[in-house]
Amino acid sequence: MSSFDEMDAFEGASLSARAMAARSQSMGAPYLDDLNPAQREAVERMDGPVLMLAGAGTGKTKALTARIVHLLMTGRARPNEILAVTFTNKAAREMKERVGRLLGQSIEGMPWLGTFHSICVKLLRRHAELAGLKSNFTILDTDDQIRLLKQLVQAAGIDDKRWPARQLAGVIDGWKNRALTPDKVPSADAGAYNRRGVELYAQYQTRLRELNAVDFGDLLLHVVVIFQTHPDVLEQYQRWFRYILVDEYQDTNVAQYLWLRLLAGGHRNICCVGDDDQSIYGWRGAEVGNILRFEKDFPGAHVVRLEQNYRSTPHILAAASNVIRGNAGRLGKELWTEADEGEKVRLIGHWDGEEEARWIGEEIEAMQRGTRGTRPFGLNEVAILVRASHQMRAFEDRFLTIGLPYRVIGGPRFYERMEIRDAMAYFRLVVSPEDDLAFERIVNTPKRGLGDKAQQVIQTTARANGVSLLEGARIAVEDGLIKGKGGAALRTLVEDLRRWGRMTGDADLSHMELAEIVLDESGYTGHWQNDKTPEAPGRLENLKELVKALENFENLQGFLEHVSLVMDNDKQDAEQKVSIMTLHAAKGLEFPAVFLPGWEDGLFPSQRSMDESGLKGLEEERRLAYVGITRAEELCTISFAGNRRVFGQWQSALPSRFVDELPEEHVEVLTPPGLYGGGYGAAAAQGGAARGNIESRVADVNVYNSPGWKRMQARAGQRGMSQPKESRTTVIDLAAVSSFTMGERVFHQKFGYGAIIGIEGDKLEVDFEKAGPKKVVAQFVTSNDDIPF
DNA sequence: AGTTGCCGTTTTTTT
DNA sequence: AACGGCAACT
Repeated sequence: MSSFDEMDAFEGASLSARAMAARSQSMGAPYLDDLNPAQREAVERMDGPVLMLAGAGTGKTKALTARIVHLLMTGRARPNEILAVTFTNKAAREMKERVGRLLGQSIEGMPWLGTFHSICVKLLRRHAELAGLKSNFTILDTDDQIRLLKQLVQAAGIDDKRWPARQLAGVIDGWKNRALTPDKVPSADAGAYNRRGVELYAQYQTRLRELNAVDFGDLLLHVVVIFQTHPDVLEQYQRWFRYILVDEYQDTNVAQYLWLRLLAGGHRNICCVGDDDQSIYGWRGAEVGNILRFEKDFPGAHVVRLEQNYRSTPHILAAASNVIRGNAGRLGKELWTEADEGEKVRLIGHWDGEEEARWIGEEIEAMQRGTRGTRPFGLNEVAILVRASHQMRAFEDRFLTIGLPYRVIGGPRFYERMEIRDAMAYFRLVVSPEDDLAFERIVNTPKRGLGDKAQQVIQTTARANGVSLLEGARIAVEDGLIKGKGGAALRTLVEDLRRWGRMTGDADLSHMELAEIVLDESGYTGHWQNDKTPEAPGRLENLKELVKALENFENLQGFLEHVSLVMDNDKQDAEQKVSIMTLHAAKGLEFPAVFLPGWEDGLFPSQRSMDESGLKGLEEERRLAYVGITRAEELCTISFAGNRRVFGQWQSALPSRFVDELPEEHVEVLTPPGLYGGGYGAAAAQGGAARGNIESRVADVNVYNSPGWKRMQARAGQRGMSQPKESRTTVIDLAAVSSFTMGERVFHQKFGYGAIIGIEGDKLEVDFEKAGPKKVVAQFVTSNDDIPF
């Protein structure tokens, strides 16, 4: 069967090119009318290479979607002849929606609008045999990947403490990102230390083929290799994809770059959209060089700059561009706006991370009421963007205490939860009995009395017969190799799996019902029902949600495919909440009011980034600062803390060097709320301002010049670390003063209500009504009748 | 075979 | 501080 039969099938489903062209002429082109000249140029310059340099908030998605519509309307391409690639599913979804909206009808046939990975899955399923795979290959997640590598490391007799599988996975991913197969890894990389790594990489690839599986990196790597080694296949696609569009081009890695260059090699109708100033994924293989080099790669490329910003106020833009100015080798853009001046960027220093969280919490409450000299803000309009996810905790703790609703974006994803992966392993095994990794995961979950020894017997039997683990288990059971309770349980499991497998063909049974049967009869649901830990109910809830999610799919296979590629977790909820997320997660988003806490050297810019990548690392951190500031539409508040707990240890830090790069005339330095001696700040601020250095101004109005601070620094120097808590507590931290009494009824966010049955320093023993007796830190507990602050 | 407790690591993250 | 992994114990 020709690979194109299926593609051609899309034609019928979509609007014909001629019909569209006719429509375009008869109706004019409203989608062009509200574009600015630069956007319009990016849309109308359809042939040949185009680089759209789109600064933050300049309407890049608008231009991109208009371009797709324009290609369709002018009859240049049919919907299935446009290849449009994004990095995230969210971006792909948004683009589909917007194209549909512009066309005034939903487009069924844009099969090639998607993420790099989802498009590569489609391509690879068609040409799997060229990569030594069957087209029903499974896609391993990181967890499977690491378990597999661990087995290989152990089999090679290497101490897996010196060569952690996680680290090896990182190295291999790095190679895959650079499109390097094991034989292509340069000897410089494969030096003394990594020689073993390359061998393991080769073994890993072999093992994946045996398992008929790929990891994420392989999706691209295999397709690139197929294109490189099968010119005929490449040519088909070069001809088929008449126009190529790429979003977030600055984030492409070498493999993606090669993939694009190969596909665009014929007609060169490629339009890449990106912003070199927003390249923040270098640490995972993205090459800013790709965008910097575009004009060399595609001679005659047309470069369009989108510089009019529709998002932020002039103060915010000025602050952002002054910061990013510190980077060398930029393509150069200057954002401008017609918006009114608005508020200056606000800057404030705090004693420690908890105080920072407390202040921001109060600030948000005030902003909600509109008592900050600004309009009232809804909680949905406010975001807190942090450098590293551990910073989120201080905010969560504080917001729980004061009852400020928040949502954490990113974080542990639904499909990464243990119970979900276990359930999915069952489904995988039902659908494909040869899935050894899935088998390993669930043989003894729930406990079936199958320990190391029994599992080893299964392994050996399977290997001896050259069959899958499940089949090996069947043979081992038949031959009576596994005795006792375990043997009986294994027999049941093997038979059940086979039975469920047959049920997939049952027309009277929906796949949702089947899923429920599998989870119930395998004993997995019961396993959590019997579990007394406080998380168990949540896990059962998640399992229910998982089954519900099946609703949207035809069958289990379709669902599994979806899950392996779409790990999204942004459930919509209607309630007004403050968003908390990392700067990385914030890319592409915007909020009227943004808080940027934790601007301390070492945290932001991150020490690790600077140690590992030097100046390059620092510049990426600076771009992160740029991304952060440009998320704000109206109000941007930057803050830093003098002390912070890191890995349970107090550490003091200096304000970030990026604070120095903020332009003074666009920044308002806030006086902290009268904690360190009232009028002191205001008077000192003037002295500091004369020195013209933001940091010293902050230092003056702040704790940094206070006698208390200096004492603390001296003491910190003596002891090697500071102990801010003890000296601070009496001044402000009323919440931390333990005032609990035995028998008192208290509330804990996670465990609910309970009575105090023991007090030891700042730890309480509480007999919770639902969760039973637990030891908890006093700070996490609120007295029933006393609302702090 | 399963449980407990100690030790070491962790904190850019998306597909 | 908190979690996961591993070893020693029951």
